[in-house]
Parts: sequence; C-alpha cells; structure tokens
Amino acid sequence: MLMTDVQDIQDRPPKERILLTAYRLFYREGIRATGIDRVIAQSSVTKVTFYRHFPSKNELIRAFLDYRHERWMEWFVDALHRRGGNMDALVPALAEWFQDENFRGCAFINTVGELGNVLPEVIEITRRHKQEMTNVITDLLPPSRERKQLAKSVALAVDGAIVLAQFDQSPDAALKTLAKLLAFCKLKRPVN
Amino acid sequence: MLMTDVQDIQDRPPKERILLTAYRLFYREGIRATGIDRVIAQSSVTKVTFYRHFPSKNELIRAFLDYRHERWMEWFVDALHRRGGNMDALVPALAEWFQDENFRGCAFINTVGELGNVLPEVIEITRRHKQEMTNVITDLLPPSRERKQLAKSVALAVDGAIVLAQFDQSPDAALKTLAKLLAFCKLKRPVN
DNA sequence: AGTCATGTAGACAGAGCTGTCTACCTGCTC
DNA sequence: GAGCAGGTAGACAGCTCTGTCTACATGACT
Repeated sequence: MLMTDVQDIQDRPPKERILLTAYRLFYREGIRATGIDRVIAQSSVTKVTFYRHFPSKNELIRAFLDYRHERWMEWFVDALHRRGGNMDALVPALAEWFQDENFRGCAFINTVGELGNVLPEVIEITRRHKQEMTNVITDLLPPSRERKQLAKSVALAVDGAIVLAQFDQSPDAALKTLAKLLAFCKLKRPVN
Repeated sequence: MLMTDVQDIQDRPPKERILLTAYRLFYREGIRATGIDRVIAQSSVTKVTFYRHFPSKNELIRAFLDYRHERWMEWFVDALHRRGGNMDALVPALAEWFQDENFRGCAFINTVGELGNVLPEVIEITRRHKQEMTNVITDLLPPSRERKQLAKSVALAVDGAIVLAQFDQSPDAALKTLAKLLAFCKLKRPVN
C-alpha cells in the first residue's frame, strides 16, 4: 500500500532507510514538525551519513516529494485498474486510500500549504503531480470532444474530496459527496 | 477586503495589533514558520504584553482562526450578495479572492495540513468553518429536495478550486474549471 | 598493500524557538 | 494620592533546529 511498515526497513541500505523514514514522518507529522535529528535517529544512521546522501533538508524534501509521487501514482493506476479502469472505479479507489489509518490528505497539497511561500519549487512539483493525476483520470473517460475539460473538472472535485476527507470525522461523507457530484454531472452511474 | 494594510494597524490597541499581525504572518508564511518574536516585533509590543493577552502561541493560533473565520464569512456573504446572491455569483466572488495578491489558499485547509496531527482542535474548527461555508452556499440554491446534498457537492468543488488556485500558475484555470464543473451539473448557466 | 567510498560515534557552533523574569513607567479610578 | 491595570525594555533559561567537525572502522576494488 501507500504506507511503509516500520519492520522491513531496517535491513536496507542507509539512503533508502533515510528516505523511507522521511516519507513516513514528513507525511504524518508535517515537514517543519519533523527535525532532521528525528529522521536520523529513526533511520538508524549517523549525521555524517545523512548529510552525505542529502546535503540539506531541502534536498530531502525534494526526494520525499519525488518518491511520494512515484508511489502514489503507481498505487492510483493500480487501484483503478483493479476496479475496471473506468469512472465507476474512481470513488472506490479513493475509498481505499481515505480509509487507510495513516491517511492525512494529499502530501503535495499539505506541503504547498506549509512551504509554498518558503520553498516555491514545491508548487511546481505539485503542479506536475496533479497534471499526472489528471492524465490518469482522462483515461477513465470515454473519448469525447470535452474529455480533457471533463477530466480537469473531475480532478478538481477529487482534490476537494481529499481535503474534505482530511478534516471530516470520517471519510464517508467525502466519498458520498464526491459520488453524488459525479452523478449530478452524469459522469458515473447514480448512487443508490 | 480580506487582507490587512500594514499602515492602519499602528494606532490600535495592543491586543488588536497582535491579532492583526498574526493574521497576516500566519496566513502568508505559515504558522510554524512564524515565530512569536516576529509577531511581537511587527506588532510593536513587548513580550510581557503579548503573553498577557495570549498565554501561549496555541491561544494565538485559536484566536487567529476565529478571527479569520469571522472576516472570511463576512467577505464571502457580502461578495455573493453584491453579485445577486444566486449560483451565478459564486465563481465571480471566488475570483475576487483568488486574484488578491496575498491569496494563499484557505487558511483552514493550510492549518489542518500543517498542524492537524499536532493540534487536533484545528480539525474541529475547520469542520465548523466549512459547515458555515456550505450553509451559505445552500442559500444560493433554489429550494429542492436535494438542495442540501447539492450544496455539499458544490462546497466540495469550491475546496478543490481553492487548492488548485493555490498551486496553479494563475487562478484562471481553477475558476474556469470550477465553472465548467458547475455547468456540467446544470447548477449554473453554461460558460461561453 | 593501498586507496577510497561509505559507514560509525558524538561533540559542537550558531541560530531560532517558546516562555519567564526583573524592573520601571503611565494614566485611570476610587 | 494610593492602588492598579496595563504598558515599556530587555535579559535569560532551556530547548530544538540545521549543519559542520574530528576521529575512527570496514570492506571492496586496484
């Protein structure tokens, strides 16, 4: 899945241990809340080793976002294909994510909110990530003149659902509301 | 508007100066990125005065969110009424916000992303804020059996547009995509 | 045998953070 | 005019942060 087990990371090479630890801590606690010292301690590495692989925390943030992008896209494509690869697969696939006990919203949206003004490149990285997400959504839609525009609208709604699932008590409302919205647009079979 | 001029805050009582300064810095730079010392310096107040009014930074964060909620709701209701108070007013009203040079997304979504795990009450505050936003959107819709459900869907789409406007190069795409989405749902007159 | 990349352990500098402290001043109210 | 709420100035404690430093160990390739 999207999260890393704490178990199996201990016998990997140091650089990978650092990245996996950062992946977990940055996503769960936030980036500024996560000090380098904690990443170092939890990846069982020393400071010199850390700084040899990542010359600064900003480098680690970049690597974290790249890694997150790879993993998330892989998961997203797979989760959709497992469910038929059409628009009816979208909400169930997102449900799988939202219901993960470690779900804490979109790493990219969160990072833009936290560092957008301080580290402007995360905005660019996020734009690319969302563009790829939109491309995948495009493939779910039947060919039509307005397919690309529709995909953009669906992607916008998905982002809305992600943030709603993040602050609502349970992800169910976000999923149901997204499903209803898509049904209003006749983009999927009506719910119920 | 939603932002504070730096000019007119200097002759206000200290507590207000602190709150206005925090309002500006927390929103623009993020909360963890903004140290108490900077708030104190920029509000021309001393540390003792600061801590007399706000016993801890967390108290200031709460006050900031409450204040933001008041101001934002006031602005939102007004901007919609100025444009007729129906669904066709929604996108132009948001445009006014998105195009503000200090726009940096939704303060509540950003704060949840930054502190959601560390200060869980911001999640509750955000939930209430978005509920009120949804209530206002409900009033834009004509009475119908599914009005409340529709309003939830629209609110979800608005949140999606807010985050998109935050990381996209210009807010135009977010506005256009939201407008298209609402048009697909026959919730507003088609664009173009 | 020697070199070099890569690892270990841990001290340290310099900065910023939150929050407390002493000591003094001003203006209003009783 | 005494008291007090609320302001001023600024030092300081204790912590955490990022990033650098010295000094040593190990194992692979040449």
